[in-house]
Amino acid sequence: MSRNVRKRAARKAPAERAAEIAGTAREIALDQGLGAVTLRAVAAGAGVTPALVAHYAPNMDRLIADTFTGIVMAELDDVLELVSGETAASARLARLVETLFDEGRVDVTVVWVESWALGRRNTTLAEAVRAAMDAWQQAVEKIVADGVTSGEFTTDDPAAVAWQLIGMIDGVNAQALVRWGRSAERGSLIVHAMEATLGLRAGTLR
Amino acid sequence: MSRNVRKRAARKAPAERAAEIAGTAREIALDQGLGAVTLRAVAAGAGVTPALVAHYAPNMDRLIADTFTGIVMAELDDVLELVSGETAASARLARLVETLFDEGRVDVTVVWVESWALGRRNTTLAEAVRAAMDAWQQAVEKIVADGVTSGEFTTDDPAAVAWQLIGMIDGVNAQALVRWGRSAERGSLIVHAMEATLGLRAGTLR
DNA sequence: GCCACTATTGATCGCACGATCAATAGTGGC
DNA sequence: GCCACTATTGATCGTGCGATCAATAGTGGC
Repeated sequence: MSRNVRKRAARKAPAERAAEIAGTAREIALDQGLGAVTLRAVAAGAGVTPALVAHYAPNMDRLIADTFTGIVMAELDDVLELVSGETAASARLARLVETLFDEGRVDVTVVWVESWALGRRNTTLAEAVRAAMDAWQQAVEKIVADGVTSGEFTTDDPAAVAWQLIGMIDGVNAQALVRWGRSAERGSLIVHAMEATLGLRAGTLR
Repeated sequence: MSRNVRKRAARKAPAERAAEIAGTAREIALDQGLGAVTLRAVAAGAGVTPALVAHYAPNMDRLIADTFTGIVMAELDDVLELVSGETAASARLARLVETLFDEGRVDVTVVWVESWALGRRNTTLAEAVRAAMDAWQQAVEKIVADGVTSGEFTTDDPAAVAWQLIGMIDGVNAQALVRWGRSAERGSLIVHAMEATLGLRAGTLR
């Protein structure tokens, strides 16, 4: 119980310390939200002085934006990895949706929602948010376009459909943040809506 | 140009002053977001000292929550009023969706999004958000249920469908906050998804 | 016309934030 | 083993926040 107050942080290589700080910022963002990523909070989490955090991050807006990007893009990678197991576009999309509606994803949803709000005053973050949204949209658009090519899906505007799918998923997830419960219908209903959007027979997407 | 510094606020009846403060808070929320509704900002906007705002509001969490509720419930009333002109459930739903996708609604969308984020640290607001969401859901559920009764819609869970519709609309609107443009497809695509959810032929909802 | 009542204020507290900078203390290379 | 280099710190500034409270100044009722 004697280690409440840390004496002095061990000297580390800059790269290592930087990674450590980024990691701490990430943890805080995931379990307390992006808004909790503060100079002092990150410092405390990393067992270091606020000054040191400031030394490694050009400014907090940047650190927050980078933390956001790190979390959200890592998730995109994960999902794409998971999805890559399937060959058919409809199967890939089904896996993607299934994953995005998984329970344990609340933390990332919070990050998204907060990014939309914070982005209105943190332009650095706003830019990162736009970039991340574009990346997600492109990934989904690719699946949709592949499905169109293979004859699985029917639409004349894969880009717009991708935006729509993402919006629907985010919206329903965000809603679940505040008013949770009803996760059962949540999944099946939205899948049905998506099938319609893609010109599919009911049940095709799982 | 001489009125930069206000000498002293005219003495007013408590009810009038309270209304004035609430109105100022509302204006600030609508054009700078809920997060900008601050003791000092409201005071400045109302031409009054922070202490006076504090005198009328029990605390800021309450004022913010009340401001949120005021904005969001007023919008619900407006929309219901507008929709009441139609008799058929499908026509009412069509009007509702059309209205919610209108351009000038960005400000209210910002309030919603910010409420989801702020609600995680302001429990008073969180409660207000849940209440408002329930109110909206019930309103939509009523339309859906009416449609089912009249044979216009087909679903065995109007409540879940209502949640879904609201989620989709909010999601797509929130997305438009950051990544705007493509408002054209936005409307028609989501309407198509909704038609599918309600077992309607394409085009029924406008 | 006066005065009790009360709307309004000024001053001030404590807190958390981002940021800066000179001083300090480890350590790798010689 | 020493020392130059630099990772780390402590102290501190300025800002904005919510909140409190005694003092002040309008005004409605008599």
